[in-house]
Amino acid sequence: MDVGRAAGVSAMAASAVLNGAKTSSRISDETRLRILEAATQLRYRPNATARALVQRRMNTIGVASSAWEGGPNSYALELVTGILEASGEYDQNATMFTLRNWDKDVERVHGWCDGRVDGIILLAPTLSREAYKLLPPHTPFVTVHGNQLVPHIVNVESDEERGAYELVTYLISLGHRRIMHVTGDRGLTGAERRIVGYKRALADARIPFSSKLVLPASFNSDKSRPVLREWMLRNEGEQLPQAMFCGNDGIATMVMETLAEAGLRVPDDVSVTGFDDTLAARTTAPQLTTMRQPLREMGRAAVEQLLKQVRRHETSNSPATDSNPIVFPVELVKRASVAPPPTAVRLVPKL
Amino acid sequence: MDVGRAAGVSAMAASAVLNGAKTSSRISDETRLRILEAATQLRYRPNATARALVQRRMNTIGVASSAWEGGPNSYALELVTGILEASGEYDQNATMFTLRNWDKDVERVHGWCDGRVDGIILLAPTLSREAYKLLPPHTPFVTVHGNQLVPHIVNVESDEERGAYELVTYLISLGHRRIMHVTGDRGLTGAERRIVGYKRALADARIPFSSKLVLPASFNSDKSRPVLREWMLRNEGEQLPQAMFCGNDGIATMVMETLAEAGLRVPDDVSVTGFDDTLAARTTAPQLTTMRQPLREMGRAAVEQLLKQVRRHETSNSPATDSNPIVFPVELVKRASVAPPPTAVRLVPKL
DNA sequence: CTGAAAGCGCTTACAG
DNA sequence: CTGAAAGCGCTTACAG
Repeated sequence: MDVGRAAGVSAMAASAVLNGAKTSSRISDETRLRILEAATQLRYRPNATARALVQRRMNTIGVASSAWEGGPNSYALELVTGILEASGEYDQNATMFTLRNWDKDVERVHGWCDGRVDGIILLAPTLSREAYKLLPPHTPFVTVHGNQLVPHIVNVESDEERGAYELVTYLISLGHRRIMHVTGDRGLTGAERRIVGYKRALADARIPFSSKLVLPASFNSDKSRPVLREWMLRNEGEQLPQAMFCGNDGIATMVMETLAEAGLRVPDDVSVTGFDDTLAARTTAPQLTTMRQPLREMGRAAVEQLLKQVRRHETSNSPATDSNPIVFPVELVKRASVAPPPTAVRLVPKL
Repeated sequence: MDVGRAAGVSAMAASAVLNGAKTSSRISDETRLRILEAATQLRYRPNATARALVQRRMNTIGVASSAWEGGPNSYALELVTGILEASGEYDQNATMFTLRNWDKDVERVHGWCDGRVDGIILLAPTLSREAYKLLPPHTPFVTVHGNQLVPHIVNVESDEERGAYELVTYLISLGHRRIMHVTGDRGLTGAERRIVGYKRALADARIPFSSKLVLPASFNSDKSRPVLREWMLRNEGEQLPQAMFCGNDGIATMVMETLAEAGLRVPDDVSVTGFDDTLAARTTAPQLTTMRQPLREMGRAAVEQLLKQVRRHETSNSPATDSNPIVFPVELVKRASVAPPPTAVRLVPKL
């Protein structure tokens, strides 16, 4: 505060006026004006680290994600966009932390709990139950699409099982019977919930479930690229599914690529659906019918939940009580990639 | 360091061992072992803000961008991916700052120069010359695709003019003559350079330039969505260009959407090219022929340049001497959205 | 209503 | 080779 002092005349009462808090009762109008003027003239900025040291608050939230590895990821992009929007509105900064593998790199997470951020949002973490327990208790965490229900950690998620159910039910309503599910990474909560929804929709329509129509792939679209091609090579001459329900938009994009290469038309020969409604869903031709997850809004909610926890930690030392997940609704978005099934059965062509 | 002290026996010599620097000569092996053990057992983390206060180094870089407003943006996404990769490798954190409008919000930039970051990367800024001058001198800046040559600020860019030239020359080599350029935001350096390259390619091929074939659009693809449609409405029945050279991949995506709606086929009726080679270039069908800017690498370079400046500020107080731009080469990526022009002239259809 | 002091948690010279 | 002190730039009680 020496700047303020040197410039004006008074001491570090400058702090009071710059913070604006209980100012009116504190400083005479004359001196405060002098301080304000000096501050703007010297272009003074209170040092954030000094302030953080005493206030124990950095006004910064951490965002941890493994999605940046292996190339851009539009799922994470939407989420981060929402997080940045909201953190800006709450006058918070956001610092991005990246890791490759949640369980292997969990030590890095601990390292971030050193006062540089007030709390951390974990984006689609896949930590073990043990790892969650070992997280430093003094730092608030919020998960988005977390893989575990953890006490004291709020999870922001969406109703994925219902989304899958509705999407598949929609396909069935158009007359589809042979519906393939190209899955996300098996074992991830999100992927499993889609499978459950898929099965439930089939069951409700009295369509027998066939594990042959479940094709394992990955939410990482690069990994998913060859999956359908390999399946077609193995199943040449067999019946082609009438529709492909894909685990996310990226998988659907890869599926459409492969179908195009095989000379099959979407949706005339086969319908394709995505999940998430990211940028990718609009840039394919035809555009994707997909199940919208409100990712931007979910990112915003994560920020709000985290800030709530941060405040709680500040005032009382009581840990979070409510660790109920916040569940967002999903919404069917109909676009051109879906049509009623062709009248004649299509066969898997030679590649 | 009270933790270290309470646990071990010695005082804040713990600092020495935890920092690892001149350790060997400093502490006896016995005490250091005790300290190390205590530290790991207590899961001690040196407080980052306290450390930053004395070291005047936060080990964090700021990344300022206006790209998050108005929805996800794959250009920024690629850049940020590179920045996060590199900052991780250099053990730096990255905090994201967002703003709407560079010149209006420049005060926000000043606010970030408060010790919370050691330096700031400005992503595609459009600051006025005045605004650049007023940036706090104690904080190092690096720009990516900066709009001005500013003393003491290194700019990371790519050879966009040459990229445009090569892309258009490639189209010409396939027989195209009527090549439309759907531009980025007029006034932005990147957009202007593409126009210059476009004109030079035409001139070298002795193809007369026609301002009627320059269609102003925006790097923001949402803004560009209606542009071609409106042009087609105005020019119904006129000759359709044989090829569309678009200012970036997002514009090309919008162009392809509009062409598809109009019942025109790419590349049979009209060829389309993008610029950047972002995610979008691969998710269109057909995939885009485009001019690759190595955005990931450019992001990495920006981090390295910034860190160099930070070190310089630390040691000497001499400001940066080299403010020469770092220019990355571009690379033509041929994909399916380009073909030789159709033999018969196509007309703009009724929408 | 205002000033002088203590302290946030570290690191860095500086004595022993 | 090790310990005690000073100080980074703020804010927060606490005296006047």
